[in-house]
Amino acid sequence: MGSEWAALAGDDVTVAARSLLGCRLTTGAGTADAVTVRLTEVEAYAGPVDPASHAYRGRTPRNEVMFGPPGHLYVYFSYGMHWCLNVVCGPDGTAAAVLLRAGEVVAGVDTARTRRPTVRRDADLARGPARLAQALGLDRSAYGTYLLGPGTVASLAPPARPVPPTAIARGPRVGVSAAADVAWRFWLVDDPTVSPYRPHAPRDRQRRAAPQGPARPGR
DNA sequence: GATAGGATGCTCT
DNA sequence: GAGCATCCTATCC
Repeated sequence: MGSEWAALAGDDVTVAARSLLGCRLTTGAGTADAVTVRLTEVEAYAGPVDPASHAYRGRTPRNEVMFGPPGHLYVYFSYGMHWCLNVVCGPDGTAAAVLLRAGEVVAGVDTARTRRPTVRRDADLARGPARLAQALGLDRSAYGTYLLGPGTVASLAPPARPVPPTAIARGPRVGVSAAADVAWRFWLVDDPTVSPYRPHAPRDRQRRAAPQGPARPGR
């Protein structure tokens, strides 16, 4: 790992999150379907000390890569239909990760558009964690990919120019039910590709468990 | 423009 | 079996 990635291996996952803003993530390098995204929005998750982290309850088959060395890709399946991307951070043995929430497609726009045919504006191609994964064409097969070196599946490159601290805003994380008051979401101010903030809204499960009335047909 | 609600299946308890 | 680190569409201003 080069010295430019030292922040990813440090103890402070919020420093790692900030250092990822402006980085360029490329998938399919060298192929006709290469797509490059400039990261504009991320969230930090601190592992065992963070109730909102997937690693809070310890090591499982799903989050195993989070406990390894930094710079690897943690991919998980969410809400029955979406893939989300994280960069593993912190020293080996520390289960910290940064969720990649949004980015700007800077190369391979045509490929990204074929993967996301319903979007209207280019700024929406990778606006939101599941959209970002879809625009990049990543799913479970990319789990554990090492990002900090050359690679065809996915690779990360530092910002073309350093991102000044004044260009970074922070606020509460999106959609998490635990530790929602922790301001560990970071984004580039005034960037049109940053996803809209939505506080966590618990779903009403009672409609699915209603004891009375005729049985619902399958959905 | 804002907002409400449905879709969908993996993961862990 | 409950709970999601979400997105899309319809509907109403």
